[in-house]
Amino acid sequence: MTLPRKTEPPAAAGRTKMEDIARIAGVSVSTVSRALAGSSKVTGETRARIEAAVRQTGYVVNQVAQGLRLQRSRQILVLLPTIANPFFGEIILGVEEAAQAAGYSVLVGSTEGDLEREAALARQLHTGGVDGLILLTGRIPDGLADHAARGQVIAVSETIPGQHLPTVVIDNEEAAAAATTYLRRLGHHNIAHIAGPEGNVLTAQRVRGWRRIVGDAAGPPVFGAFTMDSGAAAMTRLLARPNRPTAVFCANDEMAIGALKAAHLAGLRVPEDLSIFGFDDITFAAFTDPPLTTIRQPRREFGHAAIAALLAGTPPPRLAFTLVERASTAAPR
Amino acid sequence: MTLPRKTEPPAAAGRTKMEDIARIAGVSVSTVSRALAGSSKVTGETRARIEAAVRQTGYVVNQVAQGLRLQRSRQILVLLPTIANPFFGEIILGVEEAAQAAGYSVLVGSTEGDLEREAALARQLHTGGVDGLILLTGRIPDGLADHAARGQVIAVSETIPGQHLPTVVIDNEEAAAAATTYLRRLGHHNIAHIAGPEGNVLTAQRVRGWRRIVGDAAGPPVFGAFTMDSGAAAMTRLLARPNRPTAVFCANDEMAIGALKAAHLAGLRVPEDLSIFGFDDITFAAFTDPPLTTIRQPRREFGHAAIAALLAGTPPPRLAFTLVERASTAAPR
DNA sequence: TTGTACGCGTTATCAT
DNA sequence: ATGATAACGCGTACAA
Repeated sequence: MTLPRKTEPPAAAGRTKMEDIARIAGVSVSTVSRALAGSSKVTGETRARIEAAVRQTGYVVNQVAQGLRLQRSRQILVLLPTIANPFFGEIILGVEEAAQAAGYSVLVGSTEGDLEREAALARQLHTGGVDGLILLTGRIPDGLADHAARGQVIAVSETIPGQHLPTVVIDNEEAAAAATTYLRRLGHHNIAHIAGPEGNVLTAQRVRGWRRIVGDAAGPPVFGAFTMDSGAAAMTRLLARPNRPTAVFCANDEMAIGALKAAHLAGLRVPEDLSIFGFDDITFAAFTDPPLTTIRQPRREFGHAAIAALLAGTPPPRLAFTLVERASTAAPR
Repeated sequence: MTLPRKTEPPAAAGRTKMEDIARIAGVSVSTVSRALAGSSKVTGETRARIEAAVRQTGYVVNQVAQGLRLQRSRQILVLLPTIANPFFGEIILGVEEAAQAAGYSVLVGSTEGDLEREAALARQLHTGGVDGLILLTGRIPDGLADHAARGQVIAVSETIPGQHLPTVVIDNEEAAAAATTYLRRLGHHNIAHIAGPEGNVLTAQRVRGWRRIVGDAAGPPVFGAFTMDSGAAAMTRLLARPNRPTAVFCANDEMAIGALKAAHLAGLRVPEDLSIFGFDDITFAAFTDPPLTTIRQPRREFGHAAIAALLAGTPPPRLAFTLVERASTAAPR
């Protein structure tokens, strides 16, 4: 027979709690808590009884209650624009490696460009759900300025304009300049650029690097959306230009893959008739036909650096990119 | 001057809580709670004062405390083997669409084959961190049998052997048989199969479907690891066989892409000299050269069905696949 | 319609 | 070395 309860005890009855362990082991909850926390002031014999009870019941501490009491969750949330883009995958791998080593676990939230959803996920930081936020979105959700200051937020791969946010990036302008220079040295004089979406920070940086090498005589970049379809469409537009380019520098690999397809459909051979240069070095870049020459961003290291900076509160270093030579580029004929 | 406190108030002081709203609005916390919950028994005028205070302070309810009190978090956790594989991305998109519509948010955990990590994430279910679990891993973490029974766990894309778990899948054996039949009708008589890893459930199902059509006379399948590299290696081994196949059915698109590359390197033309058939229809499948003929799994619908079944507690329907004809297959010459 | 009191499961302080 | 107790922030039965 149970006593009447004032407050409704919501659903999920029966889950074994610390109190149960205490009863079984014949000690108080405080002792159980201490034993589980590894306090040295718990007798070996008492500890043994507690551990036996834990094993017997399969007890695990309630992270929600613990989080409420401790005001921290040991969880990091990674916010990304779309999980469908494989570029982010390897960054997250790096994040997870470093986080796990530091005793944190990682959750991923995909926002799909939905500001509402982005804000909702970011709110987890306010409400104690997560201890830190890693932004791969290139945008800072509403009402996070104060947390950013407290070092609970860090941006990766893309700088966020107008914010003083610690950021893990390569020098995108230099990387774009290096790519364009590579094509120039191959002997190309008409090097076009398929850029990201207009207004995007990365787009601007890569356009700047390209423009620095090709000069003002070159035509304007063609803007895309970082997708394969948009790359193909952009390539088609370039091929219709009066003075067709002999080389194209693309702002990411997916657009380069789209460009490759459009070039093939137009009957051009790559690299004989047209050189194509990518950016990122996603896994698929090595498997296109021909394999893609591209700029590699050290994505795993992005993840490591992000966690290191987040947990230590130190500003992250700027990381180095690599030019990966494959077969989609050659001297013009 | 603050009163002395018995218990250490851990870190994060200052975050505005419901009590603050109550003070500003001149009401009690219970009224605030009711107002925020949309209870009809709160006067319009009182509600207005509360809402003003909320806007003024930017208050949001503490989800951790709320979760502890309510014993639910309105969060779903998706467990996947590796986030680097784009196949899972679109499933998650579907999960997110359906979950958001139902007022749930979605978190993703990538296990990277680490059983430890898998169990740690799954524990969130025990400890109230999440209300439901979606398994894309083809494996059930330890100590979840009871929850599975309570309908808090569902498997997607891959059945989990030995468990009575609601599962969202296509009929993989039928799909493999359909693919092989398609090649057979094209006129191929020597159809090889590049399979997934040995011991995998999906592998077995797809091998069975293929075998049913080719009969016992065909050689054994070549096993791979669902990666592009392993697909290339498998193709190389097939090309070394005395009676070289004229068509290859691959257990996923990534291995097909690897096979395509190996075929090209060997100087074969696809589809003239060799037909290649994929599985999944990932985004890249339409952008290979030639574009890949493949089986499409309705991944977005996988996500929708998973959430529907999870929240309603009803068994999910088996979903339909589609054969997508592209240019990597043709009649043998 | 609003306020009071209690409990969700845990940890830290204090006393023994 | 161990136990009693308060508090983390919130929701609800009950009293007013």
